Amino acid sequence: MQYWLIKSEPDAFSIHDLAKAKKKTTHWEGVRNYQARNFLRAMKKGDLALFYHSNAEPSAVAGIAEVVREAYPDTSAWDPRGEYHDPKASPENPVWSMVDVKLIEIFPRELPLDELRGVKALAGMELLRRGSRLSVHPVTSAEFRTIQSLASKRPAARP
DNA sequence: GCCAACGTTGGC
DNA sequence: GCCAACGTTGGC
Repeated sequence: MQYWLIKSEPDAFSIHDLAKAKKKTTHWEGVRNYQARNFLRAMKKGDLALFYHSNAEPSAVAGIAEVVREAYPDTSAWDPRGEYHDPKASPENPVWSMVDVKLIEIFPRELPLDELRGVKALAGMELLRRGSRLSVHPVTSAEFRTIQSLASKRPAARP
């Protein structure tokens, strides 16, 4: 059992869109970075992922999703009209992968980046690394638990 | 909208 | 295989 973080711009697809989706499940399509793709391929059914809103106001961890289908070809890559089209990809050579994720929980409150930066236990988190852009990456179980407990508490007083 | 950080592309 | 130019991500 592994933990992950997946990013989405809420203007494009938010955790609330996931809540409205059929079976609260979606294809996590459109990942076009090899490192992120390799992480998608490493995901196992039952793994849990933090759902992060990037380019948001504020950018924040919004909830939790579960991997319900392991990696398979991302068909959006060879749709020439689609926004995720990649000319390198075809049904014979899919290049890109996607998984299916299902909503588990929308946090009672979002955890903005700014707040997470102040949490000692999260100091090593990939998300908080300067210049970090990976849209899919692992988080440790300790980080995952820390985020979960923060989400259920009132915000800590800031110094 | 700016721009730093990073990934990709392509000339050589 | 190097690396400059370019494109993208994403915080601010």
